[in-house]
Amino acid sequence: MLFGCKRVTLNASRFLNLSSFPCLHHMIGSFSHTLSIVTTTNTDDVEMHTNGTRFLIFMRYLCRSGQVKNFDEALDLFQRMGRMKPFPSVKDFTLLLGVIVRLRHYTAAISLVKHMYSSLGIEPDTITLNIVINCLCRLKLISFGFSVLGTMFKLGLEPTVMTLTTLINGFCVQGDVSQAVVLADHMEKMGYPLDVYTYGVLVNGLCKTGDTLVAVRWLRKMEERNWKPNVVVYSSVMDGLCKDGLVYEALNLFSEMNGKGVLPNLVTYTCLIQGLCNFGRWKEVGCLLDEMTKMGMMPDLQTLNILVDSFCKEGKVMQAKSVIGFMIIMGEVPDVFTYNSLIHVYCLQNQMNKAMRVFNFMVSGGCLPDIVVFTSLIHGWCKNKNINKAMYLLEEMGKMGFVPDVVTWTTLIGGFCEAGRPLAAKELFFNMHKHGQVPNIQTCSVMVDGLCKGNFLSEAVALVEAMEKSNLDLNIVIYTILLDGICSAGKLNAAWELFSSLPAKGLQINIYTYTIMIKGFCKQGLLDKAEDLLMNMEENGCLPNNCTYNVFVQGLLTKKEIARSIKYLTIMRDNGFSVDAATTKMIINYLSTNKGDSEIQEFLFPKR
DNA sequence: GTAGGGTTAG
Repeated sequence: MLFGCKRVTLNASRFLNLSSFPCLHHMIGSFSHTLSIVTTTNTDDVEMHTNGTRFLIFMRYLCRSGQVKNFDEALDLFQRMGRMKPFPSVKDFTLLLGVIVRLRHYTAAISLVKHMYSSLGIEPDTITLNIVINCLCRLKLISFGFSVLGTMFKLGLEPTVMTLTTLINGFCVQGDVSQAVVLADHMEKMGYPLDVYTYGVLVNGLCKTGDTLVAVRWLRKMEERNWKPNVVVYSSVMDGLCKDGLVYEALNLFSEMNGKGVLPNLVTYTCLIQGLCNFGRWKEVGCLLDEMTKMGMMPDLQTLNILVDSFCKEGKVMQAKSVIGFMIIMGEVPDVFTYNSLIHVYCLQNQMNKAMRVFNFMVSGGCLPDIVVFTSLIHGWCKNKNINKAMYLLEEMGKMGFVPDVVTWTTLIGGFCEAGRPLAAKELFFNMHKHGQVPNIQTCSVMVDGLCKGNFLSEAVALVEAMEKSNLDLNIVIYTILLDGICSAGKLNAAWELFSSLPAKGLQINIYTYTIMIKGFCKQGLLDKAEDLLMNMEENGCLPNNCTYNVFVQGLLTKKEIARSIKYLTIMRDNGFSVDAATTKMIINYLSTNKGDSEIQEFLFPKR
C-alpha cells in the first residue's frame, strides 16, 4: 500500500498558532512520529473518481453504523477521501472526524483538521472547529479551546450552543466546575439558552467532583425551567449518588425516572449495579440483571467487568472467574480491566505467581497491558518485599513506552517503605520530579507514613513542616498519619499539641484521628484522658466505632482495669460492636493468669 | 457532520 506514496507529517500547532505553548508543541511533535498521512502520487485517482460516490455512501454507512472499530481503519478512510477529486464535502470529513474522536484519538483528529486545511485546502466550519475544541478539552487543554473560539470569530463563524457546551464540558473535564457554572451563566446572558446537553454536562461535572447534592439541585432547577431531564442526566446523578454510598437515594431516583416515563438503559443499570456491588448487595444485583435482560438488554463488557472487579475486591476469585467464563460465552473478549482486577486481587493476596501467570496470559493473548496493570504488579512485588522484581517491571514498562505516573511512583515509594527501606523511598520521593512527576498529597502521605513507621520521626515532622511552608493544602489524613507516628514514639505532649492545633488549621478531626489519639493515651496508661476524649467524640458528633472501642478496652485491659473494661464491653455489646481478635486475646490471657476473677467470668458466662 | 452518563492501581 505504501508503494508510490509519500509521507506527509502533520503539524497541528501551525494551524492553531500554538507555537508559544511548548507543552502542546512537544505533544503534537512527538505524536507526528506515529501519524503520517499517506498520499498517493499516481495510480488510482481515476478509479476513485468514478467510484467516488459509491465509496462515500459506503464510508457514511460505516461511520454511522459504528463499524469503524479502530484508528487505522478510520485513517485509511481519511486517506482515501483525501485522494478523491474533487474532495468530498467538509460534512463527510467531519462525519469521519466524529468517529476518530469517539475512538479517543484526539491529537490525531486535531492534526487531521489541520491537514484538511493546509494541504487539502478545505476550510473548517463551525462544526469542524467544535470538534477541535472538544479534542483540546478532552486533552485538558481548555485554554487552547478558547483560542480556537477566537479563531472562529476571526473567520466570521458564529459559535453555537454546542460550541459553548463543549467548552463548559472542558472545564468539567479539568475538574473546574465552578468555572463551568460561570461560563454557563455567561452563556445565558449572551443569549444562548442552556439546553438539555448543557445541563447534562454540568450535572455530570458536579457529580464527578463529588458535589452530588448540588447536582441534584441542578436536576430540580432544570425541571423548574421546564426542561425534561433525560436518561443521561438521571444516570449521571444516580452514579454520583452510588459513588457517595447513597444507594437508597439512587434507587429512589431510579423509580422517579421510571415513573416519569424515562426508560433506563444499559448505563443506568450499570451505575446501579456498581452501587449495589460496592455494598455486597448481590441479591439485588441479580434482580437488576434479571430486570434488564427481560427488557432486552444484555450486560456488556463494562458491566461484567464491574462484577468481576467487585468479586475480586471481596476476595471471591472463584465467582470472578465464573463471570469471566460467562463473558466469554457471551462473545465478549476480556480486556485490560478484566485482567487487572484479577491481577490486583492476587497481588493483594501475595500470590505473585498467579498474578504473573495472568499477566503472561493476557500478553500472550494479545491484550496489551497498561500503566495500571504494571502499577498493580509493582505494588504486589513490593508487598512481597521483592524490590528487584518491582524495579524490573518498572524498567519493562519503560521499554514498552509507558511513562510511570504519580501513582506508580507513590506505589513504589510505599513499596520501599513496606519492604523496610524508608531511606531508599525518600530518595525516590525527592527524585521523582527528575522523571517528570510531582508528588501529590497522597504521595506525601505515603512518604510521611513510611518515615514514621521506619523510626524516622524527625524527618517525617520536617517533611510536613516543609509542606506547610510551601503552602500545600494539607489534609486531615496526613496529619493523622503524623499524629500516629508521634504517639507511637511515645511523645504524648507533642501529639496532644498537634491534635489540639488541628481545628485552627481548618481541619475536621475525624474518627481515625480520635482513635489514634485515644490509642496514644492508652499506650501511656493515661486512661482517664483517653476516656475523656472518647466522651468528647460523642459530644462533637463523631461517634466512636468498633475500632475506637477495641483500642480503649485494650488500654483498660493492659492496666488490668477490669471493672471499666466490663463497662465498655457491655456498651459495645449493647451497641452491636464486636470484640476484635486482639482484644479477645487479651481477655483470654487475663483469664488464664487470673483464674479466680469472677467479675469477667460473670460477664463472659453469665449465670442464667 | 460536532457537545453530556457506566469499569482498574497508591
